[in-house]
Amino acid sequence: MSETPPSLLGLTTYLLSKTGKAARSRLAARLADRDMRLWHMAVLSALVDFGPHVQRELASRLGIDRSDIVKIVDDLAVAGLIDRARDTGDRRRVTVTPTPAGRAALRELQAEALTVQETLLAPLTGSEQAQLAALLRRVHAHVHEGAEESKAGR
Amino acid sequence: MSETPPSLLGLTTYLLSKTGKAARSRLAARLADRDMRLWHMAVLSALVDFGPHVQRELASRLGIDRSDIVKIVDDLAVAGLIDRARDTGDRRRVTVTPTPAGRAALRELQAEALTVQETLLAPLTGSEQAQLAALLRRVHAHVHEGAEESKAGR
DNA sequence: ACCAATCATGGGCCCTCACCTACTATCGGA
DNA sequence: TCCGATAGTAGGTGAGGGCCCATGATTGGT
Repeated sequence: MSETPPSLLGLTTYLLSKTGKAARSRLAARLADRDMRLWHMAVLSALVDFGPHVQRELASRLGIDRSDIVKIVDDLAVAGLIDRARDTGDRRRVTVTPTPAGRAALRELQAEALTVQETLLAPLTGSEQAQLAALLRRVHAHVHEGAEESKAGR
Repeated sequence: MSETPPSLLGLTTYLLSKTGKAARSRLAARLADRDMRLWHMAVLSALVDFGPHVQRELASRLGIDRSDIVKIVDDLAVAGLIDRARDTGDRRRVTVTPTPAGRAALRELQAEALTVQETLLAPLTGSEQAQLAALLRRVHAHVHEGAEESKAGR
């Protein structure tokens, strides 16, 4: 009944934007059930993947402002998912470490994300999903690299 | 230096969200140079692809609220890209028609979009870009279909 | 001992977007 | 003729996100 204009469907830019938005909102809705947002998951992921971070490192790694990370870290701390500790060497810094509860929570969040992924990519076969993921990874690496350069330019 | 957590890169949901956002913002930046937004382009596309619409039809086709389409159509009208005319049969309705200038403008916008697309998908070969587009089209059709159903449920 | 730089933190601002409501004009049927 | 439904229009609201600045504590170098 209400078909999307073919002019738009011919633009990969449009498709990326639209499907990306759908992915984002669906995942966000799932996380909201646990009183979380996408950034919370991203921070947890960074901590589990790369180990403890000083907040400044978290900010630069995730490409977020250092003033915004405070609240995110604070939320995770009150939820008991991370530990904050003043750095013994440099007492200005705060080292953030994931707790066992935090690691467990991340595993659950990842499971949620996979569920969303399955429903979202349902029309694709397994190998097609892998193909899509591989292509997107390369595109992501490219745009991420560009973001790095512009950030270094400041 | 600031690598993205592998946990996130493994989630297609995340990749879609991130690359989609990049696509969206880059295209939006281009359109902003012409004082346009994504919705303006979408409305123009619908009108050129499917011919004149009543505003209500535009809203339902594009999945946007009928109260929000007013300003978009208004902007396009003052720019001379579309014509608004009271329906002679039903004077409540307003029929929106693209002008020649509107068609020309859309062609330019599409060229802009292709430029963005090229820089965004630069790391992929031509056939890979086509592959990606095909996969995304199928995913988009799927999520769009789901949106239709939930809308019908109201 | 002093000074500039760094870090965490709190606060505020502004933009976008989606949604919701109220009002008016108009239509169609009972 | 009256009444409910529909279309366009204006306006408000609240969540979310990004960005920037001021402050206070602390550091390292001079």
